[in-house]
Amino acid sequence: MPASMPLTRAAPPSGPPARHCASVSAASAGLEALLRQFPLQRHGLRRKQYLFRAGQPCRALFLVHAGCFKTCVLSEDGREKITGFHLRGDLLGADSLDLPVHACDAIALDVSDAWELPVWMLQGQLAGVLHQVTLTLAADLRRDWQWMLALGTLGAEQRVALFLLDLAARLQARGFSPRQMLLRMTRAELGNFLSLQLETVTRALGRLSASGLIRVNGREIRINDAEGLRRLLER
Amino acid sequence: MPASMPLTRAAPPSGPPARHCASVSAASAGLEALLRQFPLQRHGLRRKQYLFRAGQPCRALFLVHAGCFKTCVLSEDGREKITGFHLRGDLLGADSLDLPVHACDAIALDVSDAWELPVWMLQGQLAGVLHQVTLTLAADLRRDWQWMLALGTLGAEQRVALFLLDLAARLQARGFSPRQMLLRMTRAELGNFLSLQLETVTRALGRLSASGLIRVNGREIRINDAEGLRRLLER
DNA sequence: CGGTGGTTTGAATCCGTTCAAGAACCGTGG
DNA sequence: CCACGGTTCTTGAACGGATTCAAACCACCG
Repeated sequence: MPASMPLTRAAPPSGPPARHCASVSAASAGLEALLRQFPLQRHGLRRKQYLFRAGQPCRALFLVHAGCFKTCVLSEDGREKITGFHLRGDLLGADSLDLPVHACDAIALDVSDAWELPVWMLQGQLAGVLHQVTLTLAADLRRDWQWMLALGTLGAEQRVALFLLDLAARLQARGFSPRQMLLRMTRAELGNFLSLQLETVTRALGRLSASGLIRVNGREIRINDAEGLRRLLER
Repeated sequence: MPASMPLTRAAPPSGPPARHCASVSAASAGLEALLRQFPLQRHGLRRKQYLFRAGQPCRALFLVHAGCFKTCVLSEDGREKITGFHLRGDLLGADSLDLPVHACDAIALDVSDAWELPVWMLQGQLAGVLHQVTLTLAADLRRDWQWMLALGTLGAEQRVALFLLDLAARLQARGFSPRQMLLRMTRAELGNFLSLQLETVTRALGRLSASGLIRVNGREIRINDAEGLRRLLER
């Protein structure tokens, strides 16, 4: 196996920062720029550590500064659903802005760093930040809709292909390579997010690999033919 | 078929307005109260009419005042997904607050009435309203997560049961009967929302009906045993 | 009336799940 | 360094629930 790759690690991007597409990034980028001048508390986390838990009082939002997080909701009877994977620039915790407690868990999938943004700060002079938060909420909502659409209309192989394309685009927007990536999540977590069993994820990756569109080596994935992946999603 | 029932129709609720649960309603109720004093333009719509379309410039948000709407997103290759059904008090259009154009279609499923809330109003003295909008966005996001969880972990019968329970609760929160309801959407629309085929919806309703938990007569549904429906969802 | 859109029902098929087993990988401690 | 236990990943085979395709039915409306 090759030496460690940066990707979602703390190492700064080599290329220029986000430039195009994702409105999520656009809003979040604005957020990060706005906050850079304020002295915020930083939270360094290791794998599997919780940034916050559902039910805990939510006194702050968190901006992912490095690493990778998953957020997941839990039903009373123990069913769990991962609602998203989050990279640098993503905002966590805004979903429970109208609640006294967090509505989901946020768990580091890797060595990660998050900036704490106390809610009382949003009330005061940082109303601009609150507005930014509103915009990221809207963008998050639309992103969820896109995944709902995908999960409701695409087969297993297509879902996995879409996930890889989406992740590649997000990595590229952060200055990383859009072709070579190292997944931070297990097959089970990926399956949970895509509403598939982990075995199905494995098989889908296997088939994509067999058709030459990607190369798979455990969690290390190389996209050989992004256009081919996109073509899989049509119709 | 019996005479027309009120339910989501324009007729005012007989009982008291929303009182308990749904945080969505809580936030929206606040919104409606806030706006009642302002002279807003009203839009009366008939079945299948568009309140707004994806791609249209979004100059305003809309508060559902009467009737029932569906919102749906569309992929380039024609796949469609209904993201929600909306009753009185629900806010439409906030999802594209950070965009110049709407991101979804909003279509009346029934004779409906919506209040137009121009975005420029939100900038000025109505900052309080904007804050309310933020809160409803957060609540919407969580609601989406709940449905993602449901669609990813529940079978067809369970999804339909959950939908009926959810709709019943929302109707009750608006002063209507939580036992007797008239669906405003087709089996196909329901199936689309629940990520099922329309035939599957029909069969699921049939099975729930056969087990005595509900009574089905076309779009007219009576919940005989809400607790039994809830029991279906456990585990 | 015929036509249209919506619903129901049946039968065959298919895709993803489930269950089971084994392989590969990882961090840890002897 | 290697042995170890636990986690993660892969692969196979059988199963099952939802889909697909087809047909008939119904209510409503022009």
